[in-house]
Amino acid sequence: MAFMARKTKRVERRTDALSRERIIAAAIDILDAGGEGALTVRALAARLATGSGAIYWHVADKSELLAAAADEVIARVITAVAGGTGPREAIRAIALGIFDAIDAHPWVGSQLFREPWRPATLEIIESVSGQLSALGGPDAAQFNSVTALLHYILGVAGQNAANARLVAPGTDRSAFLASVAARWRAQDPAKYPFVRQMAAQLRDHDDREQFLAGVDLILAGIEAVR
Amino acid sequence: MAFMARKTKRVERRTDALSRERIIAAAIDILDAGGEGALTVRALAARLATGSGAIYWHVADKSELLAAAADEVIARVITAVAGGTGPREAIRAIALGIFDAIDAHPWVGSQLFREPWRPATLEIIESVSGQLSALGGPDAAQFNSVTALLHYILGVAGQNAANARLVAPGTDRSAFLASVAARWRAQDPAKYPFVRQMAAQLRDHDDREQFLAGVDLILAGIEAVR
DNA sequence: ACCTGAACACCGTTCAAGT
DNA sequence: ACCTGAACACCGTTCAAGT
Repeated sequence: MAFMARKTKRVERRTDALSRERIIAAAIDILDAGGEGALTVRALAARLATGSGAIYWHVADKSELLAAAADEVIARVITAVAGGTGPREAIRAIALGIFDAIDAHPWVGSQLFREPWRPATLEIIESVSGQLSALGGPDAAQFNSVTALLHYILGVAGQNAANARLVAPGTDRSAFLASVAARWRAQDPAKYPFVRQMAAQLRDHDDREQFLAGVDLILAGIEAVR
Repeated sequence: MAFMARKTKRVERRTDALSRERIIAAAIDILDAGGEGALTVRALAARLATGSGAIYWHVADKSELLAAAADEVIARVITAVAGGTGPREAIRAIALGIFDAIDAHPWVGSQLFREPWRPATLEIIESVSGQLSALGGPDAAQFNSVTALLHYILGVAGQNAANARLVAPGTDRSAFLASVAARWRAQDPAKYPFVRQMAAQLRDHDDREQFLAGVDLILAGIEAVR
């Protein structure tokens, strides 16, 4: 018994040892719970029951840590959506997977813009372009198609990340959209007539469905141009 | 003569008085010259030959200042591209205007994500949706079209803003794209075959033209769905 | 090899004190 | 009304010192 307890404790000690993986996991927890502003090296060290300096033994700096955390989240998404359907459906599934991941981890949205050679970006490009190549067409058209889809997805991701910064963590999207709609409606009708008209649709829409409508729009364009 | 000199000096004094406009103009100068990281309240105060606290008499905080600076840049773009061509051409002109503005002021790209009720965002939405409504179609389809175009534009803007942060201010885009292409080509062929294939196109392409190709792709989709 | 935590060089923001 | 600038409460990062 005493022996087992000691052994268990030793194993726990080993588990408790600092590592790049544990640091990234703790960072993800903090980011999910409190948003981008909550992740400080001091907060991270406190949660890991260590000193701030210890973090830097395993991770170059804070920005690399954020990028690595985003890579981790996106890698899970891409692995999860590896389905055996047709290219159109696969692209929709990838896009939705990213959308949902950013809904759950809004801070990932802003990380997707950093360094276009990070795994997070490469995984998205690779999976989208793999599916698009199945649709056929000349190389130049495919390149345009991939980047159009990618930038649309990044645009929505970045917007959702920014929106999350404006509300308390955990607030649902539709409540926020209603408040944006109210502000749109309050604008000067002479200056922003179309924006005011769009306010009603913004309030009532499901932005997840609408995101997918945008993907479909681009896919329709890809097929029209091909 | 002496009287004139005194009068001139007094006028200069008046011009030198701190104001929201002068602060925003100075902020734009600093941001353009040194990027987002160069704008600190201390640097701004030094350039305006005043104390840090004085800034806060005219501007709520640094984030509002950044947003106001972006509003200013975007307002100029929208005013400048007010042409009398057809809706398709007008949308291309608006999109290109924004692209070029962000090329000249990369920091604007990240500001476009903040608060979807800021003038910068409203002006873009208003001008794009005004042109799209000329193309006709049901309201719901128009809403999808506007947001698809907007998010694509925001995606490119955000990416260019982030890229600018990676290089010394003033570096041209094509040199940076070549370095990204080199990194793509260096990836594991088993893991990222499509990314590696795309590297050559990334190196050789003109990203301004390609941005426009994406706009055309979405416009084609809008017409196909309509 | 890995961890500690005080120290450093910065931030944005506030506010009593001035004019 | 507007400006000053020291002070405050934070940051990320470093590094001598420990184990």
